[in-house]
Amino acid sequence: MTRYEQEILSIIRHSSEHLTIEQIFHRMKEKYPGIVLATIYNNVNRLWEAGLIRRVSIEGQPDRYDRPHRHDHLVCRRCGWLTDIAFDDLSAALRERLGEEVLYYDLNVFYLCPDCRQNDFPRTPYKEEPHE
Amino acid sequence: MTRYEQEILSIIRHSSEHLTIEQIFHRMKEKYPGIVLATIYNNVNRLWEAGLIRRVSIEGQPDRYDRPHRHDHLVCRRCGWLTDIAFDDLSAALRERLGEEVLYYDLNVFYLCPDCRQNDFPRTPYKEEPHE
DNA sequence: GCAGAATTTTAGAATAAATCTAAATTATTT
DNA sequence: AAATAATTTAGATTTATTCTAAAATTCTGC
Repeated sequence: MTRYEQEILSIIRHSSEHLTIEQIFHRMKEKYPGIVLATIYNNVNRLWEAGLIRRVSIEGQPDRYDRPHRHDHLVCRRCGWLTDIAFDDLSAALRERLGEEVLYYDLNVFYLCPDCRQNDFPRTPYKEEPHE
Repeated sequence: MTRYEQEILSIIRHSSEHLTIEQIFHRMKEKYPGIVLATIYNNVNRLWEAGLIRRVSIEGQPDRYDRPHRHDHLVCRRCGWLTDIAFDDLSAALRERLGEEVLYYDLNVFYLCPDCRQNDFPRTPYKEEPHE
């Protein structure tokens, strides 16, 4: 493992958020001011290929990276607001049903967050930051 | 509902595949040769907002659109190859656990498809068509 | 420690998906 | 029919990501 890989892995592991490449980039620049965005992509992709991090792809949002420990996501269908949840672990049942080649799974539960239930459709585009 | 909306909804409903915007575009052009890509985006987004179709976001792939009936996806972690599967319906359990505001959920199960189990990493980029 | 091989980084161009803008067109309402 | 609203179009723009080729770094065997 290279130094950058270790550093990025540690950033992702110690963050409770779900970081985008941009966010990882900003954090890395604090320590390595000359670092370049493509390097973050390279490293993150290698970590992902190695199975050390999880990629979270939510509709209409840039990919986010997450620790690979078993947990699920609650996502607002309108603004994309993302929260961790812990539903039952389905791994065993899925392996039994589909075979041992199952690696892992993503369970994304969609709802309307309290804010979006009020300020009704037509929705604001995803780009506007989901309200905190 | 406009004519285009109806047409596109019907295309998505009657396709067993998971269509990308491009694929929908091609099919629409057969019937409406002058139609423009942005119109497909407009219509599909409206259908999605209305909850009539499902958007399937898989890591590293363009979004695909799917009928909203309950079913899950088996995805090759390496090449992105996508198959429908039917695992247990978790809706009731999720509503019970998280509240009635749960709308629906996505369950994506990752594995390595037979081809990718052989031709090992480093992976071909997602761009190359996942093998049929 | 050094030559050669392999990997990683960099800078910047290129690509691809999706959105936006503003004008033109079409539909709907009154 | 006039006024209002919604949709389409064309094309530019944005954003995320990948690619390319050269430079820098790291690794390996001797």
